[in-house]
Amino acid sequence: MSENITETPRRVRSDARRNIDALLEAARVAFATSGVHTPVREIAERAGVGVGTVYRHFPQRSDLVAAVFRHELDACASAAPALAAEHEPGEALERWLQRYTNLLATKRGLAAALNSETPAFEGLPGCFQEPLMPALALLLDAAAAAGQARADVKPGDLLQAVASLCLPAGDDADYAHRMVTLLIDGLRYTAPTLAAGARSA
Amino acid sequence: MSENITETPRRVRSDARRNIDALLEAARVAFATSGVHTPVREIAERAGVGVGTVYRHFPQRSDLVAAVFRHELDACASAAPALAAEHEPGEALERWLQRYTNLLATKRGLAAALNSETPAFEGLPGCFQEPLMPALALLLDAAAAAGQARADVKPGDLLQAVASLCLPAGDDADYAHRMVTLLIDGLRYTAPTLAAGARSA
DNA sequence: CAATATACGGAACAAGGTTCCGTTTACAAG
DNA sequence: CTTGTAAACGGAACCTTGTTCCGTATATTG
Repeated sequence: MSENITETPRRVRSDARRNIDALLEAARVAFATSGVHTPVREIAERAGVGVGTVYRHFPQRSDLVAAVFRHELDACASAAPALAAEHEPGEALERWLQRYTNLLATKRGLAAALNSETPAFEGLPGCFQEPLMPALALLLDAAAAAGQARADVKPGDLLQAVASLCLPAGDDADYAHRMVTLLIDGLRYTAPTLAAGARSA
Repeated sequence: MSENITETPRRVRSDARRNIDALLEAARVAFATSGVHTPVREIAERAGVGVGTVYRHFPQRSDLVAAVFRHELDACASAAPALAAEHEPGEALERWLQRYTNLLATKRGLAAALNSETPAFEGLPGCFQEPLMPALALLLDAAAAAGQARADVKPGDLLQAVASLCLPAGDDADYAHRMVTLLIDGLRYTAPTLAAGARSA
């Protein structure tokens, strides 16, 4: 009666475990240096395995990308509550968005993966935004309730917008931060509409 | 004395002219319905020519894309002076940016072409921004001089940012306008916010 | 040690961009 | 109209990259 059917129906073979780790590491390095479009063959070679092994563990290219970045995304998401506790709602929101921006601008390829139209990356945006959505919603609602941010912006839209803005950042993380700062200012300070006329800042 | 050496060193052969026009039209339709990633073979077939002919007139895929959209971009650029004459600087800037947004969100594939990393689209961003840069610089400088916009934002950065924001718009032009509106608000009203120290990894 | 499920490697296939080159054609000079 | 020729044509062929398939190798378990 040593059968444990609850979880892990079958152990992972040791060589498989080793190869998965080698692949993740090789992919991480490759994405960081050559971008997410690094050919699968090349990643496989760097990891010392055949392409068949890659597809055994990561049925689609996007699964490999997702696996490489998942850890960092989770860390980013879990940082939200602390920020909310330590700062004013508006400032917490801004700090978190800048942190997210930094993640996108720093980890080369993350933004590209989130915006690529390649069918191989199908579903990645949703997969990546899922863990972040609750975090941002928390901050956004708090800021809106405190009158420190618009209430008419959806978390998903905002995540997508930041990801898009970070796309051209390439090696210039500063560009991303400047543009996201503009967006945040627009988020915090609703301008009078065109009809209301323009006043100087 | 019929020699006219001023321009057109050599006339274009009639069949070439016809094929170029057919290609541009086929590409326009294909981009609008299937996106900029429509295979070259398919565009060639729709135009009734061979792929060799496509590459004869448009050495790179991006040249075809550029040719298809150039006309609309020029029209957008040339609309700036009129807007500057008819409206307050800040409003003229906003109206022009929204028009640019509409162009990007409406012509399917334009935003994608401007943000794609495919080597085939190499240089397209620069090629497309070149005619728009002077137009936006005009509006931006005027608005900044009138105190109706920040003075620390570069025209090129802004063009790029708007193009990026329009990327996920897909069929939903409204998303693009909402996000660009946020950006514009941030452009017009500098927030007295925290220093740029909020970027933890 | 043997049996077997699991995993491995890489050849093979599909798709799309680009090149090459033998053939066809517009057009201008005679 | 004929004809010479530069220009253009078409599409087979090539290359790169994602993905699948399957015969072979091996970790694990009793």
